Amino acid sequence: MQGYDKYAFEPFAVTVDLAVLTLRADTLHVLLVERGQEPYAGQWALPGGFLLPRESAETAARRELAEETGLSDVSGLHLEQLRTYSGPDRDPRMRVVSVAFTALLPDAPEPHGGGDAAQARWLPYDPARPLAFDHERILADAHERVGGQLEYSCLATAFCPPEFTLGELQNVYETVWGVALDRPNFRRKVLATPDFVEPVPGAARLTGGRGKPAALYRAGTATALHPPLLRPSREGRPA
Amino acid sequence: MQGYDKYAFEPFAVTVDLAVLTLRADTLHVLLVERGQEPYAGQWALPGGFLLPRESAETAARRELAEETGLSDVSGLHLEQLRTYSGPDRDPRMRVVSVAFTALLPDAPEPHGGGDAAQARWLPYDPARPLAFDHERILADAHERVGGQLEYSCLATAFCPPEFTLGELQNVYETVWGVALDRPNFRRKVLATPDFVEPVPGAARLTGGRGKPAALYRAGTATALHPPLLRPSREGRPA
DNA sequence: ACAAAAGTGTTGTGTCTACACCCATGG
DNA sequence: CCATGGGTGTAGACACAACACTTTTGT
Repeated sequence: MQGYDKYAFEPFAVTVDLAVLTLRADTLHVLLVERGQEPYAGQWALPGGFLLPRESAETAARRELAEETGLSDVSGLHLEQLRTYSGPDRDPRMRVVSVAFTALLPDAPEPHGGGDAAQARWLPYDPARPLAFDHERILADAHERVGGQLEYSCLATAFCPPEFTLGELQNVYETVWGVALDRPNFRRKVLATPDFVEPVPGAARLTGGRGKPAALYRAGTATALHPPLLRPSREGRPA
Repeated sequence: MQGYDKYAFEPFAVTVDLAVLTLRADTLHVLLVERGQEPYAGQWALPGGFLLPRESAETAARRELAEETGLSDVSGLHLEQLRTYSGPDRDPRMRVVSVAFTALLPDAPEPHGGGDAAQARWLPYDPARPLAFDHERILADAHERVGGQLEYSCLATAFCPPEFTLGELQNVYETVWGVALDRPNFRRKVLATPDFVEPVPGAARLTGGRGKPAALYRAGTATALHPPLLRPSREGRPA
């Protein structure tokens, strides 16, 4: 590390890109913006933007998240650094190094679509949807990471509203992993983990209109899941 | 993302920092360099350096690793992106965003100490050792990450030479986690995981001078560990 | 003979899976 | 009364921790 001359090299730009995931109608959705200008004008892309001169990547990501979703209180939301993408040809205009983040949201207010994007929308997660730049790759990495995190962290509650039923929590796992889980076993597993969830006394809610009203729970104080809740059939278990 | 004017903002510098870990004499060691100039002159720091104009962070990390360790064949080594550190005051000279990597080495040749560093050395891992910049934090994050990876990946073999005994492999876990493991159970666990290790037919080696010669194994083709090998006593299991 | 390290066996405890079954509500 | 979703119980399979025991080497 020498580099006293700030302008010795071609300058690097540093941006953040956000993979914002939510659940709408039991389907995984992603926040995407339609690009207003070249390159990739008219294409869908992950929201993001440049770091301001005295911002950390985390701060920039939270600011962008607030701007793009129009949420007032973005302070409590789960935001996590995914990884950094630094291929020299990511952006045809100049050298851009991008720090990617994943954000998990419970409810899904329609985004404002402000800023330099033509529009911002929630679209169903589809690994085959073409995106601008290397955003397909980033989104796939985010999905894989979130799926893995569900196994050994209490992250699933970040997809749920403040009070939720165990069925809704199970839906998070089933939707993200794309598998069906056994309800009795899931229930026991969650309740057996200390401080994963805590019951809301007396409260209940009708979920699908029909059926028995379900008890409500709040996210507990636990952050890690020991032992983990492994997703089945990753070819690990032979008959 | 607008930013057509490359020089609109104060320029960012992008660097890589490496947390290079190895095992020497059953102790975790880190590759550190002594800084030759201000700031932090004379202090220990993680090796690293600037991205060249057309280098990805991964390429730069591998290049720096080769330069600092003096290893000829650095292509097969385990190198993994840790996370990116972007606090606005990380470096007093200018705005530096650093992509940190962890590298795991089996044997430990003495480093060359070339480049702009006063010297490069293997030093025992010590979370309390003061380091330049925010490198203490980076190193702690790397240790935590590697410890976690051992649980559900086959990463441990990256610390071992091409042929190793199960005792040596167990030493990796015990050294990184700082706990003792039951040898019979560890052995069964490893051998029960398909393709974690494969035996070298007929080969054996004396480990500590005394004792029965141990059979030799090679790293297998597996990359994930299902089910995981959880480290004990993380306050998860009561009595 | 003894110490040290590798390797095998066994047994109890716990956890997970897979189901069968009951409860409450809307149509 | 039936469909739908919430919630409880239970038996077999499996995995794991703990520890006793045997084997092979060096001193």
